[in-house]
Amino acid sequence: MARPLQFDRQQALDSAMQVFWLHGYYSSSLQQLLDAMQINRGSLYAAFGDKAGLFTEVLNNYQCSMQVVVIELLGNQENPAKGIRDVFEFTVFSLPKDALAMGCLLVNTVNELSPMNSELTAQASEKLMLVEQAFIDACRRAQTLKQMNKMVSAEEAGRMLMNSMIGLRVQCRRGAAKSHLRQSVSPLLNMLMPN
Amino acid sequence: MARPLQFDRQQALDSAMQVFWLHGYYSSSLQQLLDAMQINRGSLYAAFGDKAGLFTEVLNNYQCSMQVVVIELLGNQENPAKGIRDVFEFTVFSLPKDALAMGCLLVNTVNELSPMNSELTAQASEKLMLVEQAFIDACRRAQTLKQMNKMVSAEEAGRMLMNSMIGLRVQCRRGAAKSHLRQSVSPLLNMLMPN
DNA sequence: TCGGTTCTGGAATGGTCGGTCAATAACGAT
DNA sequence: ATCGTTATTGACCGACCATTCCAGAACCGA
Repeated sequence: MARPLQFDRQQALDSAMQVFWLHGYYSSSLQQLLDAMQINRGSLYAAFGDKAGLFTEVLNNYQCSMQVVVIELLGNQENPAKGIRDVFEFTVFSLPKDALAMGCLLVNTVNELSPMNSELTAQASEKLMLVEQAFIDACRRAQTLKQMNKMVSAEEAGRMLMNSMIGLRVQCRRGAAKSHLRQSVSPLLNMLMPN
Repeated sequence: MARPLQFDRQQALDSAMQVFWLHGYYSSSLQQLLDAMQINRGSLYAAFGDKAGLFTEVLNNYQCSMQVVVIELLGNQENPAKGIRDVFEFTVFSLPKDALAMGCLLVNTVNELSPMNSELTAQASEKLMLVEQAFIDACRRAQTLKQMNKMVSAEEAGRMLMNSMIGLRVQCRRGAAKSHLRQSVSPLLNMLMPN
């Protein structure tokens, strides 16, 4: 029995995510966020506490809307090798140029905030480690199904892939050519999973 | 015939580099920089123009003091395979923890500034590409000397290694365990250069 | 229709930002 | 010793920062 929220919370979070994703945490000003979210100062503080609180919710929102897809692809049970390849297609090669150039919000976050904001860094880092674990699990299943050779352990293979993914996302943000990105990772996939 | 500079320019640049390296470009305030450099506001502007000008000089200074070592290691003529391995040892595994956690100034810079400051990004990106080229050249020499197999082209191998290096530096900054870092890259080196 | 509660809009806060400026101090050349 | 040049110093600038606060509007249940 009170006045209901006048804006769509999900939509506002999506808008805020775009701003943070593009500019980073500290370089996103409240004014930019408010403009993008199309809400007023007071509403933001009432709904999200403060800038850090908003960012926390944005990180969770990112996890739901972006990262979950990656983890699901990696969860491919019948064909884990395809799942692994799909992840690289999905997060890098199939993206339009402007989306590519934003990189990965989590990677951007840990890189920007690590020495300054351990709280937010920890949140982003945690989510990244879920992906790493999903990579490792996928590699294990791929080896069981003989889709991946056993030159290296599943753990090593998974970490290598995760590390390459992080590198790719940074290079995306730098604006590297797609052909170069492909060269950076395709051979690795082919060595691990000949086909 | 005038009053000479009262501070050591090189020393001031080194101090500024530490600040930028740790906090990034935008999050390094003039005040922090001045405190670290132990000079006064006016002196900074007289000597370096403005914040961006200082940063440009810091990037060049980084290139001279850090990056040159990497490129030299990669230039190892008699034993390019060793050169490649040495680079990873030098930039990652042999570093003390606190130095590790700063990552790479160039990687940090392109990741922070790409969408906002094309001028400074271009400078950092250019320097990164020198390293990439050095990796590719080293791979080519390694293949010629049969130190590296030819499952993949020298260009692909070089880009893969560069990409892994970037990933490593981000993971360093995130505070990943050294054992995990090793797992992320050693197998790749061993696959390319069995021994 | 009214009361209670919550949301909204915008002004105002104190602090910090990058950058400027004029006065002063320190030097080298003559 | 003096003069011209340049470095240093610290106060100062307007703009913007994240945050707070409050008056008024909007809604709900009764």
